[in-house]
Amino acid sequence: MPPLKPLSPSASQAPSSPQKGLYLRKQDLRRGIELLFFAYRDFTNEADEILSELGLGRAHHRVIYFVGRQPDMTVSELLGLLKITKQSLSRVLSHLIDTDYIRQTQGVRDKRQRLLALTDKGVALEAKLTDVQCRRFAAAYSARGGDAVDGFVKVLTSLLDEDMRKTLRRQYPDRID
Amino acid sequence: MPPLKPLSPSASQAPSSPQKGLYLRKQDLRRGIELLFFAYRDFTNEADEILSELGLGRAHHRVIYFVGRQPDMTVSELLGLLKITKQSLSRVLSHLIDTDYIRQTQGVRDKRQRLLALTDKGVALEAKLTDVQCRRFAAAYSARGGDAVDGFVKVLTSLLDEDMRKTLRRQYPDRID
DNA sequence: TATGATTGGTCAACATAGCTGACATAAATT
DNA sequence: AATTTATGTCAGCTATGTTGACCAATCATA
Repeated sequence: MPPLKPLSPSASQAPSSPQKGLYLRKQDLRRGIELLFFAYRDFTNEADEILSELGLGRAHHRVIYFVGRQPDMTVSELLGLLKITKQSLSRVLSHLIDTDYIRQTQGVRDKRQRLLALTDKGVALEAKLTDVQCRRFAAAYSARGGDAVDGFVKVLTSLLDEDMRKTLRRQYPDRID
Repeated sequence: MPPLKPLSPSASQAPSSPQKGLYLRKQDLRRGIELLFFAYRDFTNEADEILSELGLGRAHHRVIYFVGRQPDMTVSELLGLLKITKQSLSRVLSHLIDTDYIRQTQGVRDKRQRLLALTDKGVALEAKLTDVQCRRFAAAYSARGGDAVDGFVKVLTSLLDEDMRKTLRRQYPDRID
Protein backbone atom coordinates (compact mmCIF):
# COMPACT_ATOMS: atom_id res chain seq x y z
CA MET A 1 0.00 0.00 0.00
CA PRO A 2 1.46 3.33 -1.09
CA PRO A 3 1.98 5.84 1.71
CA LEU A 4 -0.64 8.47 2.30
CA LYS A 5 0.10 12.07 1.68
CA PRO A 6 0.37 14.18 4.80
CA LEU A 7 -2.76 15.97 5.91
CA SER A 8 -2.82 19.69 5.13
CA PRO A 9 0.71 20.46 6.31
CA SER A 10 0.92 22.97 9.13
CA ALA A 11 2.52 25.47 6.78
CA SER A 12 -0.37 25.63 4.31
CA GLN A 13 -2.74 27.33 6.68
CA ALA A 14 -1.07 29.79 8.99
CA PRO A 15 1.19 27.72 11.28
CA SER A 16 -0.58 29.03 14.33
CA SER A 17 -4.26 28.73 13.60
CA PRO A 18 -7.32 30.99 13.37
CA GLN A 19 -7.58 32.19 16.94
CA LYS A 20 -7.60 29.16 19.20
CA GLY A 21 -5.07 27.10 21.12
CA LEU A 22 -2.59 25.18 19.03
CA TYR A 23 -4.26 21.86 19.71
CA LEU A 24 -7.60 23.10 18.41
CA ARG A 25 -6.54 23.41 14.79
CA LYS A 26 -8.67 21.42 12.40
CA GLN A 27 -5.83 19.03 11.69
CA ASP A 28 -5.33 18.33 15.39
CA LEU A 29 -8.99 17.57 15.85
CA ARG A 30 -8.91 15.29 12.82
CA ARG A 31 -5.92 13.51 14.24
CA GLY A 32 -7.91 12.86 17.38
CA ILE A 33 -10.82 11.47 15.41
CA GLU A 34 -8.58 9.17 13.44
CA LEU A 35 -6.54 8.03 16.40
CA LEU A 36 -9.68 7.12 18.28
CA PHE A 37 -10.95 5.10 15.34
CA PHE A 38 -7.71 3.24 14.69
CA ALA A 39 -6.86 2.69 18.33
CA TYR A 40 -10.29 1.32 19.10
CA ARG A 41 -10.12 -1.01 16.15
CA ASP A 42 -6.65 -2.33 16.87
CA PHE A 43 -7.44 -2.62 20.55
CA THR A 44 -10.55 -4.72 20.10
CA ASN A 45 -9.03 -6.86 17.39
CA GLU A 46 -6.87 -8.93 19.68
CA ALA A 47 -9.73 -10.04 21.89
CA ASP A 48 -11.95 -10.63 18.85
CA GLU A 49 -9.53 -13.25 17.59
CA ILE A 50 -9.64 -15.21 20.83
CA LEU A 51 -13.42 -14.95 20.89
CA SER A 52 -13.94 -16.11 17.33
CA GLU A 53 -12.12 -19.35 18.08
CA LEU A 54 -14.76 -20.00 20.71
CA GLY A 55 -17.61 -19.06 18.41
CA LEU A 56 -18.21 -15.87 20.36
CA GLY A 57 -18.26 -12.25 19.27
CA ARG A 58 -17.62 -8.84 20.65
CA ALA A 59 -21.12 -8.60 22.05
CA HIS A 60 -20.49 -11.67 24.16
CA HIS A 61 -17.26 -10.14 25.35
CA ARG A 62 -18.99 -7.02 26.60
CA VAL A 63 -21.43 -9.05 28.63
CA ILE A 64 -18.72 -11.22 30.09
CA TYR A 65 -16.59 -8.20 30.85
CA PHE A 66 -19.22 -6.21 32.70
CA VAL A 67 -20.69 -9.16 34.53
CA GLY A 68 -17.18 -10.10 35.59
CA ARG A 69 -16.56 -6.57 36.70
CA GLN A 70 -19.61 -6.50 38.87
CA PRO A 71 -20.98 -9.90 39.88
CA ASP A 72 -24.70 -10.15 40.59
CA MET A 73 -25.41 -7.31 38.23
CA THR A 74 -29.03 -7.25 37.10
CA VAL A 75 -30.21 -7.36 33.52
CA SER A 76 -31.43 -3.77 33.82
CA GLU A 77 -28.06 -2.55 34.93
CA LEU A 78 -26.37 -4.34 32.10
CA LEU A 79 -28.82 -2.92 29.58
CA GLY A 80 -28.19 0.53 30.98
CA LEU A 81 -24.46 0.19 30.51
CA LEU A 82 -24.49 -1.41 27.09
CA LYS A 83 -27.33 0.70 25.77
CA ILE A 84 -28.69 -1.95 23.46
CA THR A 85 -32.18 -3.39 23.37
CA LYS A 86 -33.14 -6.24 25.64
CA GLN A 87 -33.80 -8.34 22.54
CA SER A 88 -30.22 -7.87 21.40
CA LEU A 89 -28.90 -8.64 24.84
CA SER A 90 -31.20 -11.61 25.21
CA ARG A 91 -29.75 -13.44 22.25
CA VAL A 92 -26.20 -13.04 23.49
CA LEU A 93 -26.97 -13.61 27.15
CA SER A 94 -29.05 -16.72 26.49
CA HIS A 95 -26.19 -18.17 24.54
CA LEU A 96 -23.71 -17.44 27.31
CA ILE A 97 -26.01 -19.11 29.81
CA ASP A 98 -26.57 -22.13 27.58
CA THR A 99 -22.85 -22.55 27.06
CA ASP A 100 -22.15 -22.17 30.78
CA TYR A 101 -20.21 -18.93 30.82
CA ILE A 102 -22.82 -17.13 32.90
CA ARG A 103 -25.35 -18.21 35.49
CA GLN A 104 -28.43 -16.49 36.83
CA THR A 105 -29.81 -16.42 40.34
CA GLN A 106 -33.04 -14.94 41.49
CA GLY A 107 -32.81 -11.53 43.15
CA VAL A 108 -33.18 -11.45 46.92
CA ARG A 109 -34.65 -8.00 47.44
CA ASP A 110 -36.67 -8.23 44.24
CA LYS A 111 -37.53 -11.69 43.02
CA ARG A 112 -38.11 -10.46 39.49
CA GLN A 113 -34.46 -9.63 39.07
CA ARG A 114 -32.02 -12.10 37.59
CA LEU A 115 -28.62 -11.59 39.12
CA LEU A 116 -25.89 -12.37 36.61
CA ALA A 117 -22.55 -13.85 37.50
CA LEU A 118 -19.73 -15.65 35.73
CA THR A 119 -19.32 -19.39 36.11
CA ASP A 120 -15.82 -20.78 36.56
CA LYS A 121 -15.64 -21.18 32.81
CA GLY A 122 -16.74 -17.56 32.45
CA VAL A 123 -14.21 -16.34 34.98
CA ALA A 124 -11.46 -18.10 33.08
CA LEU A 125 -12.45 -16.53 29.77
CA GLU A 126 -12.93 -13.09 31.26
CA ALA A 127 -9.50 -13.31 32.80
CA LYS A 128 -7.91 -14.31 29.54
CA LEU A 129 -9.57 -11.53 27.55
CA THR A 130 -9.06 -8.83 30.13
CA ASP A 131 -5.48 -9.92 30.50
CA VAL A 132 -4.79 -9.42 26.82
CA GLN A 133 -6.39 -6.02 26.81
CA CYS A 134 -4.75 -4.96 30.05
CA ARG A 135 -1.39 -5.89 28.63
CA ARG A 136 -1.90 -3.53 25.75
CA PHE A 137 -2.96 -0.76 28.07
CA ALA A 138 -0.12 -1.45 30.47
CA ALA A 139 2.37 -1.25 27.62
CA ALA A 140 0.91 2.02 26.39
CA TYR A 141 0.65 3.49 29.86
CA SER A 142 4.16 2.60 30.89
CA ALA A 143 5.58 3.74 27.56
CA ARG A 144 4.07 7.17 28.07
CA GLY A 145 4.06 7.69 31.81
CA GLY A 146 1.65 8.93 34.42
CA ASP A 147 1.13 12.43 33.10
CA ALA A 148 0.15 11.10 29.69
CA VAL A 149 -2.21 8.59 31.28
CA ASP A 150 -3.76 11.39 33.23
CA GLY A 151 -4.35 13.41 30.07
CA PHE A 152 -5.67 10.36 28.28
CA VAL A 153 -8.24 9.71 30.99
CA LYS A 154 -9.22 13.35 31.18
CA VAL A 155 -9.81 13.78 27.47
CA LEU A 156 -11.68 10.48 27.08
CA THR A 157 -13.87 11.45 30.01
CA SER A 158 -14.69 14.74 28.34
CA LEU A 159 -15.62 12.92 25.14
CA LEU A 160 -18.38 11.04 26.96
CA ASP A 161 -22.01 11.99 27.00
CA GLU A 162 -22.93 13.66 30.24
CA ASP A 163 -24.93 10.70 31.54
CA MET A 164 -22.04 8.28 31.02
CA ARG A 165 -19.69 10.72 32.71
CA LYS A 166 -22.01 10.65 35.69
CA THR A 167 -22.28 6.86 35.63
CA LEU A 168 -18.53 6.42 35.55
CA ARG A 169 -17.95 9.07 38.18
CA ARG A 170 -19.68 6.77 40.65
CA GLN A 171 -17.45 3.86 39.87
CA TYR A 172 -13.97 5.15 40.38
CA PRO A 173 -13.07 6.23 43.89
CA ASP A 174 -9.87 7.95 42.78
CA ARG A 175 -11.55 9.64 39.89
CA ILE A 176 -10.15 12.40 37.78
CA ASP A 177 -13.34 13.99 36.62
CA MET B 1 -30.91 2.40 36.46
CA PRO B 2 -29.46 1.85 39.94
CA PRO B 3 -25.90 3.06 40.35
CA LEU B 4 -23.07 0.62 39.93
CA LYS B 5 -20.95 -0.34 42.84
CA PRO B 6 -17.45 1.06 42.73
CA LEU B 7 -14.83 -1.20 41.24
CA SER B 8 -12.55 -2.83 43.81
CA PRO B 9 -11.88 0.27 45.92
CA SER B 10 -8.25 1.27 46.12
CA ALA B 11 -8.15 0.25 49.76
CA SER B 12 -9.09 -3.40 49.17
CA GLN B 13 -5.85 -4.29 47.49
CA ALA B 14 -2.86 -2.48 48.90
CA PRO B 15 -3.34 1.20 47.96
CA SER B 16 -0.06 1.24 46.09
CA SER B 17 -0.13 -1.83 43.93
CA PRO B 18 1.93 -4.99 43.40
CA GLN B 19 5.16 -3.49 42.16
CA LYS B 20 4.33 -1.15 39.31
CA GLY B 21 3.54 2.53 38.82
CA LEU B 22 0.30 3.76 40.31
CA TYR B 23 -1.42 3.99 36.94
CA LEU B 24 -0.71 0.33 36.19
CA ARG B 25 -2.98 -1.11 38.83
CA LYS B 26 -5.58 -3.49 37.47
CA GLN B 27 -8.36 -1.04 38.22
CA ASP B 28 -6.62 1.73 36.32
CA LEU B 29 -6.19 -0.48 33.30
CA ARG B 30 -9.83 -1.49 33.50
CA ARG B 31 -10.85 2.12 33.67
CA GLY B 32 -8.91 2.71 30.46
CA ILE B 33 -10.65 -0.20 28.74
CA GLU B 34 -14.05 1.03 29.81
CA LEU B 35 -13.40 4.65 28.98
CA LEU B 36 -12.27 3.71 25.50
CA PHE B 37 -15.42 1.67 24.95
CA PHE B 38 -17.83 4.28 26.26
CA ALA B 39 -16.08 7.24 24.67
CA TYR B 40 -15.94 5.57 21.28
CA ARG B 41 -19.61 4.69 21.47
CA ASP B 42 -20.79 8.10 22.56
CA PHE B 43 -18.49 9.78 20.08
CA THR B 44 -19.75 7.87 17.07
CA ASN B 45 -23.36 8.07 18.12
CA GLU B 46 -23.86 11.68 17.16
CA ALA B 47 -22.73 11.20 13.58
CA ASP B 48 -24.66 7.95 13.32
CA GLU B 49 -27.89 9.83 13.92
CA ILE B 50 -27.26 12.26 11.12
CA LEU B 51 -26.29 9.40 8.82
CA SER B 52 -29.34 7.29 9.56
CA GLU B 53 -31.63 10.10 8.45
CA LEU B 54 -29.91 9.88 5.08
CA GLY B 55 -30.15 6.11 4.94
CA LEU B 56 -26.40 5.81 5.49
CA GLY B 57 -24.40 3.99 8.13
CA ARG B 58 -21.10 4.22 9.88
CA ALA B 59 -19.35 2.35 7.10
CA HIS B 60 -20.40 5.04 4.64
CA HIS B 61 -19.12 7.65 7.01
CA ARG B 62 -15.67 6.12 7.14
CA VAL B 63 -15.42 6.11 3.38
CA ILE B 64 -16.63 9.70 3.11
CA TYR B 65 -14.30 10.78 5.86
CA PHE B 66 -11.15 9.28 4.45
CA VAL B 67 -11.89 10.18 0.85
CA GLY B 68 -12.57 13.72 2.02
CA ARG B 69 -9.37 13.73 3.94
CA GLN B 70 -7.34 12.69 0.96
CA PRO B 71 -8.96 13.33 -2.42
CA ASP B 72 -7.98 11.06 -5.30
CA MET B 73 -7.23 8.26 -2.92
CA THR B 74 -7.24 4.87 -4.63
CA VAL B 75 -9.39 1.91 -3.67
CA SER B 76 -6.29 0.06 -2.49
CA GLU B 77 -5.28 2.85 -0.18
CA LEU B 78 -8.76 3.01 1.27
CA LEU B 79 -8.82 -0.74 1.79
CA GLY B 80 -5.46 -0.53 3.53
CA LEU B 81 -6.74 2.09 5.93
CA LEU B 82 -10.11 0.56 6.68
CA LYS B 83 -8.82 -3.00 6.77
CA ILE B 84 -12.01 -4.54 5.48
CA THR B 85 -12.49 -6.75 2.44
CA LYS B 86 -13.00 -5.26 -0.97
CA GLN B 87 -16.42 -6.91 -1.07
CA SER B 88 -17.47 -5.06 2.05
CA LEU B 89 -16.10 -1.81 0.74
CA SER B 90 -17.66 -2.39 -2.65
CA ARG B 91 -21.19 -2.45 -1.34
CA VAL B 92 -20.76 0.79 0.54
CA LEU B 93 -18.70 2.55 -2.11
CA SER B 94 -21.05 1.60 -4.94
CA HIS B 95 -23.93 3.04 -3.01
CA LEU B 96 -22.08 6.29 -2.37
CA ILE B 97 -21.30 6.56 -6.06
CA ASP B 98 -24.86 5.77 -7.10
CA THR B 99 -26.21 8.38 -4.72
CA ASP B 100 -23.69 10.97 -5.87
CA TYR B 101 -21.62 11.42 -2.75
CA ILE B 102 -18.46 10.13 -4.38
CA ARG B 103 -17.11 10.11 -7.93
CA GLN B 104 -14.41 8.04 -9.53
CA THR B 105 -11.87 9.06 -12.12
CA GLN B 106 -9.41 6.86 -13.89
CA GLY B 107 -5.86 6.95 -12.56
CA VAL B 108 -3.32 8.87 -14.66
CA ARG B 109 -0.14 7.00 -13.81
CA ASP B 110 -1.96 3.69 -13.66
CA LYS B 111 -5.18 3.43 -15.62
CA ARG B 112 -6.42 0.52 -13.53
CA GLN B 113 -6.74 2.70 -10.52
CA ARG B 114 -10.00 4.43 -9.62
CA LEU B 115 -9.27 7.69 -7.92
CA LEU B 116 -11.94 8.52 -5.39
CA ALA B 117 -13.12 12.00 -4.56
CA LEU B 118 -16.13 13.62 -2.95
CA THR B 119 -18.75 15.34 -5.08
CA ASP B 120 -20.17 18.65 -3.90
CA LYS B 121 -22.89 16.71 -2.14
CA GLY B 122 -20.22 14.54 -0.56
CA VAL B 123 -18.18 17.53 0.53
CA ALA B 124 -21.23 19.01 2.20
CA LEU B 125 -21.99 15.85 4.12
CA GLU B 126 -18.39 15.28 5.10
CA ALA B 127 -18.21 18.83 6.41
CA LYS B 128 -21.35 18.41 8.44
CA LEU B 129 -20.24 15.13 9.99
CA THR B 130 -16.68 16.18 10.66
CA ASP B 131 -17.93 19.39 12.12
CA VAL B 132 -20.06 17.59 14.67
CA GLN B 133 -17.21 15.33 15.65
CA CYS B 134 -14.67 18.14 15.73
CA ARG B 135 -16.91 20.09 18.03
CA ARG B 136 -16.91 17.26 20.51
CA PHE B 137 -13.15 16.97 20.33
CA ALA B 138 -12.68 20.71 20.55
CA ALA B 139 -14.85 20.83 23.66
CA ALA B 140 -12.90 17.98 25.26
CA TYR B 141 -9.54 19.39 24.26
CA SER B 142 -10.23 22.87 25.47
CA ALA B 143 -11.79 21.60 28.68
CA ARG B 144 -8.61 19.70 29.49
CA GLY B 145 -5.82 21.74 27.94
CA GLY B 146 -2.75 21.10 25.86
CA ASP B 147 -0.91 18.83 28.24
CA ALA B 148 -3.90 16.52 28.51
CA VAL B 149 -4.29 16.49 24.73
CA ASP B 150 -0.65 15.60 24.43
CA GLY B 151 -1.08 12.66 26.80
CA PHE B 152 -4.23 11.59 25.04
CA VAL B 153 -2.49 11.47 21.68
CA LYS B 154 0.54 9.72 23.11
CA VAL B 155 -1.41 6.95 24.81
CA LEU B 156 -3.74 6.37 21.86
CA THR B 157 -0.73 6.17 19.58
CA SER B 158 0.81 3.53 21.82
CA LEU B 159 -2.40 1.53 21.74
CA LEU B 160 -2.12 1.14 17.97
CA ASP B 161 -0.68 -1.84 16.18
CA GLU B 162 2.80 -1.14 14.98
CA ASP B 163 1.82 -0.93 11.31
CA MET B 164 -0.87 1.67 11.97
CA ARG B 165 1.55 3.65 14.09
CA LYS B 166 3.86 3.70 11.09
CA THR B 167 1.05 4.65 8.72
CA LEU B 168 -0.06 7.53 10.90
CA ARG B 169 3.49 8.68 11.51
CA ARG B 170 3.68 9.56 7.83
CA GLN B 171 0.58 11.68 7.92
CA TYR B 172 1.20 14.16 10.68
CA PRO B 173 4.05 16.57 10.16
CA ASP B 174 4.05 17.75 13.77
CA ARG B 175 3.80 14.27 15.09
CA ILE B 176 4.22 13.18 18.66
CA ASP B 177 5.30 9.62 18.15
C1' DT C 1 -57.20 -6.44 47.41
C1' DA C 2 -57.24 -4.87 42.95
C1' DT C 3 -54.62 -2.17 39.81
C1' DG C 4 -50.77 -0.58 37.54
C1' DA C 5 -45.78 -0.37 37.05
C1' DT C 6 -41.54 -2.83 36.81
C1' DT C 7 -38.40 -6.68 35.51
C1' DG C 8 -37.55 -9.85 32.42
C1' DG C 9 -38.42 -12.91 28.57
C1' DT C 10 -40.01 -14.45 23.82
C1' DC C 11 -41.26 -14.62 18.83
C1' DA C 12 -40.83 -12.69 14.34
C1' DA C 13 -38.92 -9.85 10.97
C1' DC C 14 -35.63 -6.73 9.30
C1' DA C 15 -31.06 -3.92 8.35
C1' DT C 16 -26.19 -3.11 8.49
C1' DA C 17 -21.85 -4.44 7.85
C1' DG C 18 -18.57 -7.61 8.33
C1' DC C 19 -16.86 -12.33 6.17
C1' DT C 20 -15.44 -16.30 2.45
C1' DG C 21 -15.09 -18.17 -2.12
C1' DA C 22 -15.24 -17.99 -6.95
C1' DC C 23 -14.71 -15.66 -11.02
C1' DA C 24 -13.97 -11.66 -14.57
C1' DT C 25 -11.60 -7.72 -16.88
C1' DA C 26 -8.27 -4.44 -17.95
C1' DA C 27 -3.87 -2.70 -17.42
C1' DA C 28 0.80 -3.09 -15.99
C1' DT C 29 4.94 -5.70 -15.55
C1' DT C 30 8.25 -9.12 -16.66
C1' DA D 1 3.31 -13.88 -24.33
C1' DA D 2 2.57 -14.82 -19.70
C1' DT D 3 1.85 -13.23 -15.18
C1' DT D 4 0.66 -10.10 -11.67
C1' DT D 5 -2.00 -6.26 -10.03
C1' DA D 6 -6.12 -3.28 -9.30
C1' DT D 7 -10.68 -3.50 -9.29
C1' DG D 8 -15.30 -5.27 -9.58
C1' DT D 9 -19.10 -8.67 -9.06
C1' DC D 10 -22.18 -12.59 -7.69
C1' DA D 11 -23.74 -15.52 -4.11
C1' DG D 12 -24.28 -16.76 0.46
C1' DC D 13 -23.23 -16.71 5.44
C1' DT D 14 -22.82 -14.51 10.22
C1' DA D 15 -23.01 -11.22 14.03
C1' DT D 16 -25.30 -7.75 16.07
C1' DG D 17 -28.05 -4.13 16.09
C1' DT D 18 -33.22 -2.56 15.36
C1' DT D 19 -38.94 -2.54 15.90
C1' DG D 20 -43.18 -4.29 17.31
C1' DA D 21 -46.14 -7.33 19.73
C1' DC D 22 -47.09 -9.89 23.47
C1' DC D 23 -46.61 -12.58 28.05
C1' DA D 24 -45.61 -13.71 33.05
C1' DA D 25 -44.07 -12.84 37.55
C1' DT D 26 -43.48 -9.66 41.01
C1' DC D 27 -43.67 -5.35 43.37
C1' DA D 28 -45.82 -1.12 45.00
C1' DT D 29 -49.68 1.40 45.98
C1' DA D 30 -54.49 3.43 45.96
